[in-house]
Amino acid sequence: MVSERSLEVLRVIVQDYVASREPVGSKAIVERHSFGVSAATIRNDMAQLEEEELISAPHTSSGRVPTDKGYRLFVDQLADRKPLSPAQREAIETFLGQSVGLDDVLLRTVRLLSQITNQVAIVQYPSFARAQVRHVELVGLTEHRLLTVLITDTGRVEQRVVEIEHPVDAPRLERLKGRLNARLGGTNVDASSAILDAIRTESEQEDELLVARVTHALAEQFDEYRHDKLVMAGAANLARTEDDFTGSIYPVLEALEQQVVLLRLFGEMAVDLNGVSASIGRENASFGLGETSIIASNYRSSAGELARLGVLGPTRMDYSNNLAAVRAVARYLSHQLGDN
Amino acid sequence: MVSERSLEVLRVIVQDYVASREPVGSKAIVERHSFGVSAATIRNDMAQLEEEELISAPHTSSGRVPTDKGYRLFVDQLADRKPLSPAQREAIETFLGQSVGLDDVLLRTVRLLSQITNQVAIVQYPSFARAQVRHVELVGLTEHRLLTVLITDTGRVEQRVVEIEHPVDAPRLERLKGRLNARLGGTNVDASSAILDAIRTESEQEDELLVARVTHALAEQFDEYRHDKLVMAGAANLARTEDDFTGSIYPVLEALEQQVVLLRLFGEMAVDLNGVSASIGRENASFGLGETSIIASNYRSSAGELARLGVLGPTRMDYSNNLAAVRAVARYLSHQLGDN
DNA sequence: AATTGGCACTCAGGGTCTTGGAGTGCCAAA
DNA sequence: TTTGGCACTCCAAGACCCTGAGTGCCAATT
Repeated sequence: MVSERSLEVLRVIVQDYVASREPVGSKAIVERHSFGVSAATIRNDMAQLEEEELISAPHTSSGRVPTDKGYRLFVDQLADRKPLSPAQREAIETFLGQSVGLDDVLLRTVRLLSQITNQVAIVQYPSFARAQVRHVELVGLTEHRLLTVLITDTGRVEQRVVEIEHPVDAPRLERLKGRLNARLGGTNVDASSAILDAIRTESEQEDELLVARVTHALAEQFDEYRHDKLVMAGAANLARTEDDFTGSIYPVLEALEQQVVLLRLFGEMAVDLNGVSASIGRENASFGLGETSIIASNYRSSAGELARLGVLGPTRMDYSNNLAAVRAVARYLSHQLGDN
Repeated sequence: MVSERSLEVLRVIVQDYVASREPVGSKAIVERHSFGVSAATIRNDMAQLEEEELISAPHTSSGRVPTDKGYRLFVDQLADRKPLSPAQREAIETFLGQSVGLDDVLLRTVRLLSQITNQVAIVQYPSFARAQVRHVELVGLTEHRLLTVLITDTGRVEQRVVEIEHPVDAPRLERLKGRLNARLGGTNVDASSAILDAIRTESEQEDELLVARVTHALAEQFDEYRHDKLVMAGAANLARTEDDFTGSIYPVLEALEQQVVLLRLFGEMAVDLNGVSASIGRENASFGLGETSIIASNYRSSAGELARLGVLGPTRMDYSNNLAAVRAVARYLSHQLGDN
């Protein structure tokens, strides 16, 4: 239905509009790009594109602007797979190279990603469905408080304070810890709840209360592990691109604070393995993010668990660059985590 | 120099301007407040206030707007110490009531504070200058990696991954852990560096490399403890009050991401013990926050260490409410942390 | 000495009008 | 299928005016 050249026209419209933030007209196209045809011909092509609702005119007789559908087609078929610049590659290396610990890696990653895309970057912590318990630690803080620390093979550490009625001496704590580790160590986080119940029922009389408290705390911690967690950076970039939003960026910033929204969004985006995918404009309307686009990819944590990372910005964004950046960072991160 | 009534006029100018975001004129004042004098009289008072640079006119012949100096005087002398609304009090109770662990308490606190002030809220983690080491834990992850976990009496837990050359068996790890805890347990975080050095030098031949790696990691962790840490919430509120900023909120959002700036700012604000203080408008210019005000207060962590929390927003903010909210939340938080 | 009504003056903001120019759609010719 | 030509549309920017809110000042009053 749309000719080959028309698609080429769509491509330059997207590119120029993203670059200049101004509707692009037929004359500007023939001037800036060598199509070898006249402006009138381009106009015919544009009429086709408009027919297909790939572009639209903000008002009668002004240049054209890509529609969400236009961006979608651009992303799916036209975006040239341009490699990252050497400077960007190097930034990834040096930035992520010397990180220590999971928190640190993810923090560096999200900052890096926001820097090379000039968008809001989001990195999801590895979900712990498949994570295995590495170690449980109990630490007495005061007579009536102790700390439970849970460590998984993904390198994540979670702690929680437990109030206890009666002081517990060190050997007893040590014994309990031994039991917990013997039963939980190496097991899947998913299966933990049943095991905790078993431990609770088989505890001796005198320990009963203590064990109940501790297992309760641990159960909550396991629950929390299932709750996904995010890190984010570059929210300031939204203010830079304020003009791309009708009204205010307030709802967007709010959605960002409600991490739940982002997690749902990440969850619902179809991402093929190792691929990068985009969710564009109105496709996100149900999340209150109808004027934004999200580029996301999977990465693989050390435990082999998949998690996601990506960038979010106004629909008018540099898809080529952002797709490349997200892909590269996701790969590098998987690599990095796999290595360790 | 300025009469009693003039100060009263300043007060209503601040109040009305904060409420309406419109320059307030002499006529509006006599209409909305019962001064019992004519508009002309108010004008005379306003001339006094302008003379003292407490208010200014955006342009010749329009209402007046408080200057930074005017806000300062308002905060220091005029802000009525209105108590929080019962709803707000209750929100504090129910919101902070059932928190578990330090991270959780601070997260809840910062969200609460941003909610009842409609500003950006910031809570500083207790600084660890005076924190004491409660426990050091070593956990083998793989043959070549182990995890060091550092726990202080403030309830904070930090972990780090250490790469090691040679596998270490459990008993050896246990012995090292024992030594570390014996020497470090109960000592001040400040003094840790020297102790770590001592441990390193007195280690046996075969342990040397391992000890070096572990103590190095711990030393870095102690260092990090000295780095202060923040949690933040309510950045979206800045977008709501966008109009109060000339140009964009971009620089403000950026400063917020550079937590260093906020820590310096917190550090330099003079806060009297248990008091609340404000830093207004241009007073923050050197931090790139010349159009914002910060209300801050100290709170006391469980270890007795002081840390800060506060809110940040446009210079045109509801100081009365925000001062009260920050004070109340700081008190409640100290109480809560002290109790546990 | 403080307060007040009166009055001339200023200026931002909103409305209307005009104009220029960029861009389109369509058509007939190549 | 492409192209030049042409009439048409409509936004954006400028010029202009006008209104109204608000001021500063002064002379009269308390």
